[in-house]
Amino acid sequence: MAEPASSETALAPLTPSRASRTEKAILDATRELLSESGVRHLTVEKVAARSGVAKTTIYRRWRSKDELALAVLIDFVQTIVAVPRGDGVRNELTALLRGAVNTLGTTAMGRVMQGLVSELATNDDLSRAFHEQVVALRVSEVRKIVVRGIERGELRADTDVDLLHELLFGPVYYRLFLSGGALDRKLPGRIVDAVLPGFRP
Amino acid sequence: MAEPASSETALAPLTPSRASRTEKAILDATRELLSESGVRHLTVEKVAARSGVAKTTIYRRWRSKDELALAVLIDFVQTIVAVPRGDGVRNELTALLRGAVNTLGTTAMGRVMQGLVSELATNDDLSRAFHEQVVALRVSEVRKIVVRGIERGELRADTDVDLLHELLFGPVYYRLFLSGGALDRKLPGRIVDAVLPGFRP
DNA sequence: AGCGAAACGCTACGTCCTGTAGCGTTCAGA
DNA sequence: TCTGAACGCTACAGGACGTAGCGTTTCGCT
Repeated sequence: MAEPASSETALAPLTPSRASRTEKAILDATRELLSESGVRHLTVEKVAARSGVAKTTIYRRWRSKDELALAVLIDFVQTIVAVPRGDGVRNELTALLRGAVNTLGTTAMGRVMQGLVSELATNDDLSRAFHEQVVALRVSEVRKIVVRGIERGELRADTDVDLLHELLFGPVYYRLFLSGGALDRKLPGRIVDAVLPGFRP
Repeated sequence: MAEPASSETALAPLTPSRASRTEKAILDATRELLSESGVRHLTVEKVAARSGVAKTTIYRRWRSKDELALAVLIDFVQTIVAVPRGDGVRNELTALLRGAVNTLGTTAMGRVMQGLVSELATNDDLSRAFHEQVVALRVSEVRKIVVRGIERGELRADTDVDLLHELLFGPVYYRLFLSGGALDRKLPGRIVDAVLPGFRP
């Protein structure tokens, strides 16, 4: 290898800088606390204690507790790169939904989301970020699948993408937040099988 | 008028006692504040100020802020007495869903719910109360409709009531909490029309 | 009408958390 | 080795929680 001309080698620096190590420690601790007890009981002092970082260091990076929570969400959703393949609308939608269900069910993402939902109502920045980086992304994925489905004659030409998207993802969050059911492996297929007939020609 | 033999005349006392007036004032103020800025920014001192009641009076009735929020939810859901009639599964389910959509969309209930969702994850009492007094109630309503639908041959005999219930109500909450769409009048019918074909014989 | 009990108002308090200021210390790069 | 950026630490004012004590109002009963 040649000598590194710059230490800023794109996405993955070989030796994480102190700054990035600090940031990771803070975000990790925040994510843990957020999934354990929600925003209500999240305190910057607990984050500082668990991450082994001074409270002032946290406030040097984020101006308030809200911004810190927003950072955690953004840091999280960047890992949801759901890219489904294509052999029929049924399997494509199921794969897309399975990605979300897996992330929400097997990682801390589910509890973090639940911990932040209440904040979405009053925090415009958080709300906008969630809509742009999660909702819009999912809608566009559904749209791609729907377009291919219409071309293949599997779906009606007037299929409402937004509604279909809500019918697919809504039950997942409803179960996660409210009804108390488990996000089992069969759920995505069952939702798709129940919803799809309403959109066939 | 005759002399009132007892002031405790069942459900609606003619002259509300001081205790019930106080309780009403506190719950009203809490509900308002909860719908304005969510649990995060709810403070007992604000509730006291708005309701014109001393802070200590609030703590004499509820042991903590959480219990107060729980009381608001319970007080609210008791007004959701959704009793649909019968002339076809489509109309019955639409009526049931319309009741929920109307309450969530036109009253403060929607914002109160969103303000409490995060708390459901960590507060067992609140979670149990919501499940028993809202979810279970809705499931049983759906079940009644499904049973009649199966008898009339409109639905398959193996219809999954729990899943159907989640498919109907999930999109409503998803729209309310996450996707940011409006709870318009057409929504219930559109959800039912999209979901129902998957359960027909 | 009058009396005892319950409910309420008010003040004061200890505790915890927020967000900021000042200053000394450590680390990374040249 | 030296300089600046990032960090740790202490202290602080402000706000909110939840409690204690005590005086006042209202309710219920006789």
